[in-house]
Amino acid sequence: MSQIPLARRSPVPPDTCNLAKAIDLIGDRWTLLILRAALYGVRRFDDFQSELGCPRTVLSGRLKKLVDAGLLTKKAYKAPGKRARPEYVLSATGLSLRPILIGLTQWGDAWLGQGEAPPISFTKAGSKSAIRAAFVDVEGREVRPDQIRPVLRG
Amino acid sequence: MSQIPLARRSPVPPDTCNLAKAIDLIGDRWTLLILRAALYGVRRFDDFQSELGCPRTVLSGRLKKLVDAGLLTKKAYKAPGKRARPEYVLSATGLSLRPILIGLTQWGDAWLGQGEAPPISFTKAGSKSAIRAAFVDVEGREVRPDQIRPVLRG
DNA sequence: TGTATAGGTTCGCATTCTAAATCCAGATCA
DNA sequence: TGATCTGGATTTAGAATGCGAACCTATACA
Repeated sequence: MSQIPLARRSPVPPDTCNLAKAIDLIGDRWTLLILRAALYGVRRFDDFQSELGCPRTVLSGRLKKLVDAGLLTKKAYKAPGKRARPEYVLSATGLSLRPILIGLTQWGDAWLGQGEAPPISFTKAGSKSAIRAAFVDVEGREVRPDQIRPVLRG
Repeated sequence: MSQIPLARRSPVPPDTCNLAKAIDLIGDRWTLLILRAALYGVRRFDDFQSELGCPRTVLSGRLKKLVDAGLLTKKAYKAPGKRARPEYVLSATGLSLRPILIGLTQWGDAWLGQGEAPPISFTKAGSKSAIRAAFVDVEGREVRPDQIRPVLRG
């Protein structure tokens, strides 16, 4: 069990760390649940609302924040015979959160699932065996967690 | 750009999904910042407090929650000439969040960093080239994002 | 003309967060 | 023996954010 050595401070203070910025942006319950739904293809206000069960005011505010931050793109769609409505689609920025949310799903399956089989898992197209979130080097080969070393800039 | 098809609902409702459980547990600003600090080796109440600048009441509550959930282990330490104090050390459960937080750090570097070089990066021990969060198959080979397929149980 | 529908906003109340002061137990020191 | 210090945590009161329900708006259709 690779014990992390005692430190009085993080090597990078929270206010210059991009992790802290990311946490400020998406580190709350409703925002994360919105992104989860978006990654499964939910795009419309009322669909988000009925899936999450969150107050419409909160949903409206969070969607606006995500659009402003560039994670979601607001575009109009028009069902025939209906008026045009906005639709919230993940941008490249938002899509690239997928490994993180899948990783967190699998972490939840492993540690919070109470021994139940996970309700959803992920495979490589055309294969039946599961995939998992991990670290890879430039050549795409896995790097084990105990092989990871932080490097400070400068 | 692999556009995700429209869905009215997620395939797994949030209340049976372990991602939602994970979000309930660690999906808030202070908890995530605590875990970040813990992964860098911070262990003591006042060290967390001075690093995060969060209200002591919040810190106290969050630490308790994380201990109850088994992400942190509370053990005593004793500096010579001082009385014994509790220390909050990551358990295996907590440690296994590392790939997720590093992944989120790199996501922030890529999309929120405003063109600056990231203040911290990660390499494989004994190597100089950077590693990144990704998906791998059972043999540890990278699976590209567009090759990922969700599979429902049952 | 009226009604239905999707996407919001407005409103009043409840919960949670925040900051500062306080408490507490045990070493150390006079 | 008592006074003091110190790290860990609780109390309290005000601010921010959350919540749910009702309401508003623009188009399509009957």
